[in-house]
Amino acid sequence: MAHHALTRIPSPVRPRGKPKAQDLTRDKLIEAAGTVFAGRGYRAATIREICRRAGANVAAVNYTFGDKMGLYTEVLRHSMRAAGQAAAMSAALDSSLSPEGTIRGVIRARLMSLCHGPRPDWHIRLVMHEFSHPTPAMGRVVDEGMRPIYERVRKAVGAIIGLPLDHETTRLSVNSIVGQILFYTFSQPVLARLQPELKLTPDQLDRIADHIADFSLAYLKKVGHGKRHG
Amino acid sequence: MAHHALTRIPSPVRPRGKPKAQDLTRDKLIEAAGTVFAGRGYRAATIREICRRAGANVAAVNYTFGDKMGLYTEVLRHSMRAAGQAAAMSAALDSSLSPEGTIRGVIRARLMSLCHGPRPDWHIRLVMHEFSHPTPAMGRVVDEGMRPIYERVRKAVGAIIGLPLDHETTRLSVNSIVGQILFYTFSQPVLARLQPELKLTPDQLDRIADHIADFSLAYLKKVGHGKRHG
DNA sequence: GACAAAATCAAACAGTTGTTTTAAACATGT
DNA sequence: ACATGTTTAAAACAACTGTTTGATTTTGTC
Repeated sequence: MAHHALTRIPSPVRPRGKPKAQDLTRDKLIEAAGTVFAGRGYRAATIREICRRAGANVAAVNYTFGDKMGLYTEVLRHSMRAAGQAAAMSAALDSSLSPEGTIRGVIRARLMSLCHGPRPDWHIRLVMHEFSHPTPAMGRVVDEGMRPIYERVRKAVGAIIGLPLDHETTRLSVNSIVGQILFYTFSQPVLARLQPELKLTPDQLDRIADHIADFSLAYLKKVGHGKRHG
Repeated sequence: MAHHALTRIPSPVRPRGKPKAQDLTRDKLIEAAGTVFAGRGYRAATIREICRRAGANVAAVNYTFGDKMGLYTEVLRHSMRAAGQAAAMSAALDSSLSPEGTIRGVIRARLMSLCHGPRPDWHIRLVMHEFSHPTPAMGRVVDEGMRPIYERVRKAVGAIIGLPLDHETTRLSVNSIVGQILFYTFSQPVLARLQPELKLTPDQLDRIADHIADFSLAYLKKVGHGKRHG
């Protein structure tokens, strides 16, 4: 079956050290594979199309990554790393901002990645594919891509409504906020048909971010004031 | 290519009249195909597995539905009809309820279908697959499955906040509500990992529905009162 | 029961898939 | 230059795909 992996593949992980010639086709393969996997899904994506786009031979994938799943795993790792960097960027804002500012910042950063990010819809489509047909890589998607944002929002929400972090109202409120964001990232096919006039341009996304923040803060502040006065 | 469709397929749609012998295998095929399509996605699902589960011959699909996409379309239509009945049920409440009651009713009905519906996760998984890898059947999914709910919520929201139905705030508010609902239907893989303690039992869903309604109405009422007083 | 239409079946077809092989081109250190 | 290990290239492989065929059984009607 995969015995050739022991004899041919140089290493399952990218070898440290000076970039060799292979790294070029390796990166080209990951780049092309990202496009194809995101566009067609894991199963429907063909090694031949990936290699054609990468300008490589059909055998390149199996030589470099062992098999198709090895390539997919590597693509997902790359995508996660890019998303993690975006999250880290917005994390810099975290400590110095008020809870409300944190919430507004997270919402904005998350929505803006829809048009400003590198390879705008790669990550989203890959994750969507993981949602509908989870692979063993699902755990990493959640832990690296979603949990940091989730926890940061949870702290801010708890601070505003004045309830413990593990209170049910706190958790459900975070879900409400995240759900609103995810709607615009995951439901674009629906949105495009339900509201054809809604274009996700940068300044439109800006208004959407403001709306989500206003929409959410109306409840959070109301509950917070209720706690304070009662 | 598909010339056989003119010579062999009795009819592209189910023939009216007394149920013939074929209808039995036809229903068995749809039932089995629903499971397989939902579990593996359109592309990865194989006709052979569907027919094996249905206890039918490999040629049965092409004979009855023309081709694989014909079967998929029919499965989606069935799934949509079931969802449409649930929507129709809640539509009975529509005319007699206040806008707030309508919103609460839609949210509750939608969430409750997560545990009460027949074949609970078929429809969801099929639609999720359509989201990540749209097929030509996507249009129907939106038009029959989502637009009715969307429009009903839009009318109710417009009534509460006192803005035209096509005002941007109205549309974005509907998106916020729908997004919260969809979060619980589409993000279960994430939820199961982010909040393992959150079980979607009927009474838990009941509280979630109340929360989403409270969360949303806080903003809607605030805007509505603002309009009224200013 | 006879007979035509409809439905089912096993077998095969043509095409595509991931993967492997074999050999040639390339780099690299001596 | 040679030898050595690494990277690419073209072709082939075996398995699987949706689909079709033609024979065979079942069904409905006289």
